[in-house]
Amino acid sequence: MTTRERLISTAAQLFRAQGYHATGIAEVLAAARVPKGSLYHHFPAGKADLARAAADFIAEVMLRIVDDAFLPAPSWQHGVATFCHKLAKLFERREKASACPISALLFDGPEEADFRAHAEATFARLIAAMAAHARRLGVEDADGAAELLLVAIEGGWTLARTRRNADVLRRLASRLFP
Amino acid sequence: MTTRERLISTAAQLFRAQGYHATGIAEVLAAARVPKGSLYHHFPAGKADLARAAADFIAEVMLRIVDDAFLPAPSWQHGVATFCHKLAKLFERREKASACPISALLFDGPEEADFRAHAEATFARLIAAMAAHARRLGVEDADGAAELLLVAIEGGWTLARTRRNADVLRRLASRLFP
DNA sequence: TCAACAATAGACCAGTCGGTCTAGTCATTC
DNA sequence: GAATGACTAGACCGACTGGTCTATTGTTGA
Repeated sequence: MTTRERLISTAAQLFRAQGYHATGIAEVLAAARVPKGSLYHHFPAGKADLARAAADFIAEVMLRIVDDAFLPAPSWQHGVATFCHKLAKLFERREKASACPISALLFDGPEEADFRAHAEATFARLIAAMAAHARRLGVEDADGAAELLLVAIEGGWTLARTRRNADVLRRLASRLFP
Repeated sequence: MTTRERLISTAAQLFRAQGYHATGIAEVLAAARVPKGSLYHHFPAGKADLARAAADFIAEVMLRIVDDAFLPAPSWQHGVATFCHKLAKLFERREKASACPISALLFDGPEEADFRAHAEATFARLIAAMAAHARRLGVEDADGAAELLLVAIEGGWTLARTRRNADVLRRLASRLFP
């Protein structure tokens, strides 16, 4: 793993667990065991630059989980169930204390201006990916279903986090699209 | 409005808009036009103390919105629709840039320990209030319905915030309990 | 009128923040 | 084997953080 990759994944982890502003650069550098000079070599704009890279990194992970869940699914309902269970497992593996992978980094970022737009685009990509699967699987209102699913897992993750318990994510599937 | 009240509502507003760590005490004091001494008189434990008070303040507001929406409702569906529209209006009034009233303050709070438990209790109170209305209105799985509603508005608010548009909140009602 | 206490007021402090800067290391060139 | 440039390394800096402290003002009851 290169220095750059180590920086990104460490930052993603810490930003999600503690928030952007609550995480100091020194903390990231210590956890990744990278000196300050290297950070500003790879990310000249500093912390904000690093956060953007971390956000993109996480977005890619999420998109892959969506595809992994829906590609082999025989129906939208099956896909949703698989997706929710995958998220619950991810949550339990090592994310209990972390914010939703999608929004965490993108929110209390530096002076929203740029970051909010980035978050909006990332959400749109995720919804589009889900909607494509929904359409392929014969769902009537594919866009509506995708948006509802995103909203639910977003809120579900938040509730799971406060409870330190992923059960609510598992219950979502059968309740959303019975 | 007393100094104490002005501190709480100003803090609630700023913490929600920017996050706990991104908001400095000096900023709160300037916005509320309160000198530092007064803050530490009313909240001896400082920023964390103030955040707790602000969180409770917001929780009360949310509970009242729930009751206002469901008490006069002839059915669960009607109540949910009213509730979602009330939230959308609240969002549009002056909250476009703020995080979900419920979770915002409670999350990136100081060293989770105490704050996470507080958030969990607040969510539980809200779900309990919704579930009571659901039961009264003859919903079969009242607890499940309440939890689903909370999850949805939580995620819906987040998505609305990134889009700066409350439409997704309005669409929730008809999609959740058709 | 005067204690007594609540509340206001802001100067001040140590610690930490993100960021800059210079020096040094290493692999890859010719 | 010297030169080059990507990268590592960390000392250092001004700005700002949350919090403390002392002084002052306002209000109340005797």
